[in-house]
Amino acid sequence: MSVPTGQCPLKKLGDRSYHCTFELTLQIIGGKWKPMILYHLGCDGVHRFSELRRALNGITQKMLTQQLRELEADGMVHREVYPQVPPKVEYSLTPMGRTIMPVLRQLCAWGSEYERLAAQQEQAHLQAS
Amino acid sequence: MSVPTGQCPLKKLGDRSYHCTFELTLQIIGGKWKPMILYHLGCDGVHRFSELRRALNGITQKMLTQQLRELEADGMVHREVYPQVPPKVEYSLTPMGRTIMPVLRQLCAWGSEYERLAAQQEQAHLQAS
DNA sequence: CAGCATCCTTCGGGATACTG
DNA sequence: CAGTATCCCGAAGGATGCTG
Repeated sequence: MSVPTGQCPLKKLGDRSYHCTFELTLQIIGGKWKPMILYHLGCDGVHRFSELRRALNGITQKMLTQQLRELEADGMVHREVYPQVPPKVEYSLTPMGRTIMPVLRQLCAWGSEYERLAAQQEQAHLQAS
Repeated sequence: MSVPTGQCPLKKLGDRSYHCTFELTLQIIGGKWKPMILYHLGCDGVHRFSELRRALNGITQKMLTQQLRELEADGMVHREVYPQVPPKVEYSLTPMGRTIMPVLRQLCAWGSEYERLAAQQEQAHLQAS
C-alpha cells in the first residue's frame, strides 16, 4: 500500500493527478456531500433526484447535480434517464460504486464507537463538577 | 448502525449536532486536510509541526494549525509542547485517534484497487481507438 | 520554530429565474 | 420533474508581518 508522503512522485490517471492512492480516494469520494450521497445510494438502493435531495438535508439542487455528475464521471454512480414527461431520472451505485460501501459502513461504525466513548466522558465530566 | 437519513432526530454531543453517526464521523475526520493529517501521524508516528507541513504538500501554516487544533479538541490528536528555545511541538495520535487508522488504511486500499481497474480501462480504451 | 493577527482574495455554493 | 443559466455573497483559505 502506498504511503502518503509529499515526496512521492506525482501519478496520473485520466486528467487527475495524485501523490498516493489515499489522495486518489479522497479525490473520488471526498468532499462535503459525496460520502453521504454514496451512503444513501448504497443503503437504500435506487433513488430519484428529488428523493436524494430530501435525504441529503440542506444540499442545494445545484450542488447535488454537480456532485452526482462527478461521481458518474468517476464510474461510481449510474444515471438512468427515462424519456418521459414529466422527466424521471434514477441514480444508483455502479458495481465499482458498491465496492466502497464496506468502507463507508466502517466509517459509520467508527462514529458509533466514538459517540459511545465521548458520551461516557461527558457523563464523567458532569459528575466531577 | 444508524442509517443516515435526513429524517432522523437531531443528536447532540458537546456543541456538535448530527443526524447519524456517519455524519458525526465526517464532522470529526472529514474535510480537505484531516484525513491526510491523521494518516501521516498514524503511519509515520510523531511529527513536528514543520515536518507535517512539508508532508502535507500545499497546506498553509494557518490551515495546519487550525485543523490540528480541531483534531485535538475532538480527542484525536495529542499536542506535546517542549518548553525550550527554539520552541518544539510534537503531534501524535491519541489512543482514540489510533482507532481510525484501520479505516483509513481501508480507504487507501480501496484507492489502489480503483487505480488498478481504472488503469485497465484506460488501456482498453486506448487499444480500441 | 511554531505559532498568532491581519488583511485580502478567491470561489464554493446559495438564490432565483427559466426550459425540455 | 430534473435539470440549466446567472448573479452574487460570504466564508474558507492564502499572503504577509510580527512574536515568545
